[in-house]
Amino acid sequence: MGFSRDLLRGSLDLVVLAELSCGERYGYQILSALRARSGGRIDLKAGTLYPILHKLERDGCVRSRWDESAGRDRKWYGLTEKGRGRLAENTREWLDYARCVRGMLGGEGAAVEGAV
Amino acid sequence: MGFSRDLLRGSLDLVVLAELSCGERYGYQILSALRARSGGRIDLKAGTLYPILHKLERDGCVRSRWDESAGRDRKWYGLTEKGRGRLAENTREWLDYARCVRGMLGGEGAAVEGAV
DNA sequence: CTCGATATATCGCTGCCCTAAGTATAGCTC
DNA sequence: GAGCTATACTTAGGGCAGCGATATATCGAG
Repeated sequence: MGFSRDLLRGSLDLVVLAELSCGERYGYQILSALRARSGGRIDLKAGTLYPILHKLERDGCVRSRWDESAGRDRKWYGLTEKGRGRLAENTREWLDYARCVRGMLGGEGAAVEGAV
Repeated sequence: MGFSRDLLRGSLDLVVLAELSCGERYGYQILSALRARSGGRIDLKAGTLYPILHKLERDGCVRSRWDESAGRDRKWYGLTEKGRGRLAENTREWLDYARCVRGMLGGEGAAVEGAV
């Protein structure tokens, strides 16, 4: 099933930023994309995603615009320059962290899977 | 410096269990070992570690014994069978999670580092 | 003999994520 | 056209985990 809540914690901003790095997305689309790309294991609720987007916007990492041309109103989000910087920085930190924990697992991890 | 608090969250039980898989350890020793093996980036506070050990013990994953032979009292912790099972299970889940997030990062991650 | 390192324990604060509830439109079925 | 489901966004409230602070005690160095 889904990953334990605490595993995702701390990676959520990162995966959202990563998703936006491919181009503009609206909220509901992000939820579906993450679910699809993770094989259903990252299944964020709306109440989790939107506050993250709002916080990223407050921080100047994303920019949003309403699109009312379609039947349903949609709010599109896109990365700012600052957001790209944040993504690069968070990515570096995450890879660092993953390599570190992977090292801790040592033989245990290797026994399960050769490489991450 | 250290990893963001939330990144570690959800991996703490795992790294503690992994550390114990090498043999018996006492609390202060675990703190030092994790700090050393992570290059100082996993720098748990005592107030973080001991509650984790107590919880693992309540869950039957670790067993503890006091050693008063040395000047300073030490409480040694060791994995139980159940603990080994938990370690294997958590390791599998973590590797799964890492592979998943790594996939999300796509080109971004690859640009920074070839593999985790 | 004072200071810092060793060694364990507990409590309260903070902050993140989730649950839940709320609003609203589009499109389908009957 | 009534009702259901999927789409689409928002906010308020609560739980829980780790951190900082605090307490206690021994040991070695200066």
